[in-house]
Amino acid sequence: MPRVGRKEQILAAATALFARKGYHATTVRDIAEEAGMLSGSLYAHIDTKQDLLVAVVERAAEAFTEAVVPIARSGLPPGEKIRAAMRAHVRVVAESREAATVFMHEWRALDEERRQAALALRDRYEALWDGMIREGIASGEFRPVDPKFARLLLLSAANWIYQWYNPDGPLGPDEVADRFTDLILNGLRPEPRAEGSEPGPQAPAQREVAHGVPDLRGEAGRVPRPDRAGGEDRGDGLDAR
Amino acid sequence: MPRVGRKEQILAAATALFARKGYHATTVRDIAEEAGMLSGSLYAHIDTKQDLLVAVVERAAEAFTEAVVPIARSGLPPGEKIRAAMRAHVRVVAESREAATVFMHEWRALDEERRQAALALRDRYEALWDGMIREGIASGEFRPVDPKFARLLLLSAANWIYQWYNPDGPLGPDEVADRFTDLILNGLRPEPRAEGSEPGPQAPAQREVAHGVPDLRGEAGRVPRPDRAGGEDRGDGLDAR
DNA sequence: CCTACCGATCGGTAGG
DNA sequence: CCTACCGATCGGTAGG
Repeated sequence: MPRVGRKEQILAAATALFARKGYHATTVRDIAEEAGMLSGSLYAHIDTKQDLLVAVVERAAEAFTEAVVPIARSGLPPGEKIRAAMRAHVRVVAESREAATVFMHEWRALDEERRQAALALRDRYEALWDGMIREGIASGEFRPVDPKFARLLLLSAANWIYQWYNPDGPLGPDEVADRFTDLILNGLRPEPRAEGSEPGPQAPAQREVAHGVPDLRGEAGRVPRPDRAGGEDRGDGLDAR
Repeated sequence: MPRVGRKEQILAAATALFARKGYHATTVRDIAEEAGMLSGSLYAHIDTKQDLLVAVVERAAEAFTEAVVPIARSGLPPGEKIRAAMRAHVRVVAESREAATVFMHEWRALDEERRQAALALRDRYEALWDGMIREGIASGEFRPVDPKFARLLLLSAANWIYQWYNPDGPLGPDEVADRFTDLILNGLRPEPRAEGSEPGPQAPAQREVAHGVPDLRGEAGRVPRPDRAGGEDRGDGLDAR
């Protein structure tokens, strides 16, 4: 009888490998080895390689929704909802970087039916954000912008984090989220503001972070790390957190 | 003697296939077929499959830099530089969706040496953006924000476009770029602005666009399209452009 | 969970 | 650019 947790272990191995090499470049032999068995033995626990991908993608999609639903339903004012939701989303990405990477990258490898299911989860999640933005417009706290574009800006920034975030850098997930939130709420242009526009945690201008384009080093970076993404950027230790 | 353009044709086939299925899921037989030959014949024109990926990634990286360099060097005021650079970047993504997709997704499949070369191109590109943002801060047109975060916000939005942009939607690349630029320059919060803060092309609140999370339909969408990405979203024709 | 193995397919080559 | 083919490796299975 398989130990309890064995399947979790296999899923963790698959998540790490799919994130590092991609679904198609990962072999069932890779996964089995990472989980400490031979490829034939893997099939005592799973039916197909595809099932592992499905599990990773579904969990990630649910993690985002579960983190943001209570915020969207809360009685917070819209600006604070956005800030809290941004923190929640960034936390999910930062704390499950591998799963987030698979979720963002490897849904192409899902078969048609599974892709549709993942799509439904995504739509539901986006509707949460649209709702929060519309609330802010309705209350006058936000300008009457196109809610879909505001949501795209927020989620583009929040999603792209998986490309550059370094858990060993100086900034934690909440600090990263707050900087983005401040920039999006208040804009790049200077204040002449009416109401209490908290200056936010922005500003300290020598604080450094990484790129806005893929980190082209990946797991082949100087110090090999089993959990991908290299740990260092230009060697100047300037990455977030 | 091979016809002129034959190699371009092969590269175009590879770009489309890498974007649609990913590098590892694309076989040399796929590429050969798309280019109208057999897999053995492909090797009269290329040395390895990897070379094709290298070519796609290098070209994409150069396209971004070549589009933005003249803007960064121009005498435009910082806000206008950002707007112009945003347009330029979004245009590259929108007009070379397949290459942009490969650039964003498949650099993981590059071997170590090639990844380092692509990295150097990326660093150079990001430095252009940092410079424009620093100029704006120095001139007082922008708040003293962290330039790396402002750049990350701008480029996250600009890069993520490859995930949702629909060339058949109601919005062209420049309109998409302008909406993001307006949001980032002026923020979500309402005006009480001092100087001439153009209201921008934002606002028409029922204009619709897609998601901030991967389009989980991809090429397996209802209407099969050889150039990936589905052409339609929820069937409501609400995608950009 | 292992041994032993399958049919299929992979990237690439030889020789024309 | 084709024919014919290679060694390696793929996802998965049978039988214990």
